[in-house]
Amino acid sequence: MAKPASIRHFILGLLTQEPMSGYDIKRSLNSLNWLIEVPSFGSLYPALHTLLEDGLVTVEVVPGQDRPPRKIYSITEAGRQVLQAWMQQPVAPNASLKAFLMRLILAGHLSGDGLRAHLEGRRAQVAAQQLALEQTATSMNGSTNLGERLTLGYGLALATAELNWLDDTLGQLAQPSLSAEVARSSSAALVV
Amino acid sequence: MAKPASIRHFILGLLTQEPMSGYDIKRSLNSLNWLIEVPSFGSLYPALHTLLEDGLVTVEVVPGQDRPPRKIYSITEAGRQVLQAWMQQPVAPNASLKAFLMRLILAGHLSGDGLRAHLEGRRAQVAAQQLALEQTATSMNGSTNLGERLTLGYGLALATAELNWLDDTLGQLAQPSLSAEVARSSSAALVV
DNA sequence: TACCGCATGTAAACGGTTACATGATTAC
DNA sequence: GTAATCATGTAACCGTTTACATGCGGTA
Repeated sequence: MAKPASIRHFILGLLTQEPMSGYDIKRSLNSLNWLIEVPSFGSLYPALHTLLEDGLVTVEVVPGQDRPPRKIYSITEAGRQVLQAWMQQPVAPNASLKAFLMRLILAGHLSGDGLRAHLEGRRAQVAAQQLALEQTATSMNGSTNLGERLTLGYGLALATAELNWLDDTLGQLAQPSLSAEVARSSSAALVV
Repeated sequence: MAKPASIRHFILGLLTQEPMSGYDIKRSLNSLNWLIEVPSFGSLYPALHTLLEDGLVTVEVVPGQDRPPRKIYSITEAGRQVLQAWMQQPVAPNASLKAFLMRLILAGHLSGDGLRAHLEGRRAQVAAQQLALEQTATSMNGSTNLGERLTLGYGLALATAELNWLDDTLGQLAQPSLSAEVARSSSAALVV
């Protein structure tokens, strides 16, 4: 099954919040399963195994009384370094939404500047796409078919909404209240 | 690999608009490459080969003068039937955004009722997700970490925007002007 | 000369899902 | 008694991307 790649970093990030079992990881993500496609156990467990092999996590088997025994994974120092390196490299210009969201979920592990950079990077990408959609929308001379027109409108509506959210959030980050929390959050977990 | 979005059906749908080569298909999709992940040639060409084997499309090799020869694919009657069956079955409740968008792009091949049903089905799914996000947002007692809060807000903003667009579009469909166009569009291509 | 756009194609690797197996405990 | 939740794991399969190969014509 080769080596799972991107999901491994994400798991690493989740483990910085607290040591967890594979089952826990899946459960903690379920509320966001519309945004992120929650990985199946068939990819989750093997990923944990390879992380363990690579020394990026450690296990502790906790024999639950009257429950099945659970394997609690904790991130190691080596794992923190790998995670840090991954978080610092910017998302590829044509990356999927998921790549953006994984880092957003782990936002607590970014410095204030890191979070701002992440949101601004996304902002640039969405703005570019919005522009591209607008251009194709104006350049199509009415004769284009219904489906394409609807889809273009859909894309524009979502891009605009996302830009609004990004601007809102970036604005809040400029205010002291949220900034303070960013500082607290990142110092509590992983200082970048 | 994500969820099987069945690129074959989508290609079939695009070919109803006009006969095209594999290269054309890719080019025609490029303007939407933010919404749909445009399939690579490595999946596009083999898909066309299997469609040809199954008799759902036909080829005509057009030797371009001073250009490389092009293979123009046309959908067959059998292909139309397969496409029709696919378009009529509703999208799975946990399907990806791509599954919704593929059918939206091919909206011209849906009857007026089919398009409305498609949008209403999506509406129900997004509304359900919005509700779920709101519930987790209210049930988290302030102590939840920054990343999760941001992601929740992001999801809610996008879900709300999508619901607005869906309601807008459904409202327009109720008006005669657009409805007439749906009728024209579907009769011109594939009567469902 | 070298590279880009056009145009088609193939093989290997990849990153995942599905389906299955196991087994204990609680709830209807 | 049987279904559901908890909990871990494996193997087969799947659709797709990546990287490569080919070749022609225009352009910097």
